[in-house]
Amino acid sequence: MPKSSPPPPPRKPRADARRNRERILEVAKEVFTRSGADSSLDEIAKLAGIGPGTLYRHFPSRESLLEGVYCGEVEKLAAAERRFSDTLTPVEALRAWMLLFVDYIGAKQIIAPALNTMVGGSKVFECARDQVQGAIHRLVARAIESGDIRADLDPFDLLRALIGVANVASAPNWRDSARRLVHILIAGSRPGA
Amino acid sequence: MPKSSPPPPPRKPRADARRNRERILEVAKEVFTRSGADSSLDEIAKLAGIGPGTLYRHFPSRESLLEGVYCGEVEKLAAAERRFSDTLTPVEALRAWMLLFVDYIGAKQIIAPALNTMVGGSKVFECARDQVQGAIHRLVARAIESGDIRADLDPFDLLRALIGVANVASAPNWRDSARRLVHILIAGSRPGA
Amino acid sequence: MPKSSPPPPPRKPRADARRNRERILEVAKEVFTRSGADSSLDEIAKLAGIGPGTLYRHFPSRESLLEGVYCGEVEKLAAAERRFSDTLTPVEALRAWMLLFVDYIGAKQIIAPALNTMVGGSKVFECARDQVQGAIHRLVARAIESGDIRADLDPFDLLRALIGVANVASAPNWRDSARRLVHILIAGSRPGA
Amino acid sequence: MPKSSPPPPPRKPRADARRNRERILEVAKEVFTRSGADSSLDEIAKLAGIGPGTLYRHFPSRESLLEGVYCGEVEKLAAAERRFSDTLTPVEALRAWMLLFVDYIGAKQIIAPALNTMVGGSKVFECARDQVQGAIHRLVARAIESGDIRADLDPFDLLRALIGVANVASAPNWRDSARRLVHILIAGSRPGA
DNA sequence: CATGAATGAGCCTTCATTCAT
DNA sequence: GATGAATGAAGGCTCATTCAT
Repeated sequence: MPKSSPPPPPRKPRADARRNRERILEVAKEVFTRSGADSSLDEIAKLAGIGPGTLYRHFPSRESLLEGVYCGEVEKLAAAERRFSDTLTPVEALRAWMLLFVDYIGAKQIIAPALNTMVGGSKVFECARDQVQGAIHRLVARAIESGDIRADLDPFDLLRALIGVANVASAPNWRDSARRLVHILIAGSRPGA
Repeated sequence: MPKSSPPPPPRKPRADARRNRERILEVAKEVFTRSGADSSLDEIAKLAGIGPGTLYRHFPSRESLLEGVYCGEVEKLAAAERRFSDTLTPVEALRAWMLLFVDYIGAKQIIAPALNTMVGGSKVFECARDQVQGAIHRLVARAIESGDIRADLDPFDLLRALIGVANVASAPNWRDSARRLVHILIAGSRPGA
Repeated sequence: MPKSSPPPPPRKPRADARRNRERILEVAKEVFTRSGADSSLDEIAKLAGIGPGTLYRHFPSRESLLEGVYCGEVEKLAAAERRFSDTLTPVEALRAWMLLFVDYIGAKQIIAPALNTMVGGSKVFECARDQVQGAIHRLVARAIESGDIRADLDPFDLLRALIGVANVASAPNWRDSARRLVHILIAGSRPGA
Repeated sequence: MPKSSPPPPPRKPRADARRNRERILEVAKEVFTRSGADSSLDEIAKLAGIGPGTLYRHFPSRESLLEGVYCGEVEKLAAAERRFSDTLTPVEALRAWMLLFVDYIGAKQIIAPALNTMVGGSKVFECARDQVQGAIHRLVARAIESGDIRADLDPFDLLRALIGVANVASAPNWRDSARRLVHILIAGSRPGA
């Protein structure tokens, strides 16, 4: 088949760049999960099949890479918030989301620095922080409106407690402990309590 | 009993060794608090005015130094447990101890690895872990006996939540949040909740 | 086939890398000879005008550097074997090669670990070992065929003796001693002896 | 109980010192054999149950310790020389001593630096060097007188070859190789050869 | 004399970062 | 844009040596 029109300038490098970015994030999540937030960036680059310079171009700092990795991860938590809010009573939506948070964070072994900044004012992890903070904020607000939760409850208090569990997710029976904690927290947040 | 004999000449090298050890712990706590558990051991040695070999002689590994630093710190928590148990009702003793924990940990900025092992089975920080675990265990047991706390409450659940707060003690208003969390946790742990 | 296209521009960094490698080997041979196989790698890097990381990139272990240094050296011995085999009677070829070995090793001050592995089964210095072992093996085989050397002579026996001399090449009159030894070894290896 | 007579100055330290010296030599030989001539002196001191300062007093340098260790070892070689000279023909005494040397050195794994200085002019290992050099010197002299060995044979040549074998005593079949080498060397040293 | 705590130079190695190609 | 060689500061750690007791 003859091509009559001049070929468009190849967009390939752009595609390569995007593909590289994805691959970096993929590998970085794996390595961070396995070896902690202090993992060697060179190792990540090597596993991603790129040179250190390329990694550097995409993520000029370790923190920007951490942010890149975990920002996408928490999107699912944000989505779940909307879903639960649509289908459950306010307090049960809150409970379901907290249980999901525990499961999700624990399973993904999201690392401590990323977690801690979720309740901090740090500029890094801005995206992850905003999503998580927004979700619990809305869930709590709704539960307060419905009268199931004390009006003076600060959503961050719950978040901090959740993060505490996540930080020790490696302990043997952390998951059951975490689930019990969610119920305790909600029970302790009811108006009468 | 009066001592007639002249006091033995003070053994200086032994004194030096002890002084060095104290100085190391002092400096190490400060540096760990400022720069985290990955701080340079050489820097600690330099600040303590000793060579790296001397640091190494006293604490052959980073973990042994961490343990040395924080083991003594938690002794005061253990002591407080006994005091509170003697003077307060069970549930108030528990509450008081949890509040103290929050204050103490937050003020001292005890670092995450030391905290996390408090609920883990790790061999390091054995001393700190045992003291803290023992304290909350006894406090909860008493409160359960008195009927103020649900019989199926696992003390570790509370500990995990407390640690979560401690891990983010750098956030601006963490202290108030932490105190509120203590009340929530206790309220959620009452039999009726 | 003529190439009409212009030659590709020379890739400079590759040239730098090669130059560095050569310079490292050069310096390393000198330092190893002067200060033994335990010389400081940092010193070698410094003398080569590179950082320690660069040395590490080229030779990730001390042994790989030793191998790099001495592998090239013994190539000349292998070449001499071929030359002597073509121009001399078998036994004189063997004698000539042994004398050259003595001269060469002694002059180059090839260090003990490199020498010793020539008769060992070690994986390091594989290249040097194979070349030297192959050479003496072939020379002895030819001399046996010609009837000038006892059929049951193990070439390694000669090699070990040669190495013994090389190991003490720093002694004042080692060279004459070594040459006499070669004649003794050959005389002792004749069929009648 | 009052002491009327002045207590005699305790001679104990002198005995302790001698005992320490023996213990050091014992341990040092073991460690040098196991871990080479670069073994940690501190380790030797620790295994000997003494402080590093005490080791330092007895042997102010690594070389003096090596000398102390191996000087005693070669005494048995010197004794064997006298025995063989009394009971064997000159050439067989020489052969027997060379075979013993090979066995002894190999079994004891006397380390390279100690060996090499046996034929060097070094001041260290003076004692070991003198004993070994004296022994082979006398054995060769007798064999020359008896007409079994060429008059122009330099005993050091034989020694160098023997040392070569010893230096590779770790190779799998070094012992047989070494024994064959002894026979070759003697055969090559006969007048007719 | 023995002790062993202290010293501190120096070793090997890692790694974020730069930059020539 | 991608590459990966080079860099060099810094880290942990070892160890011969000194010296107060």
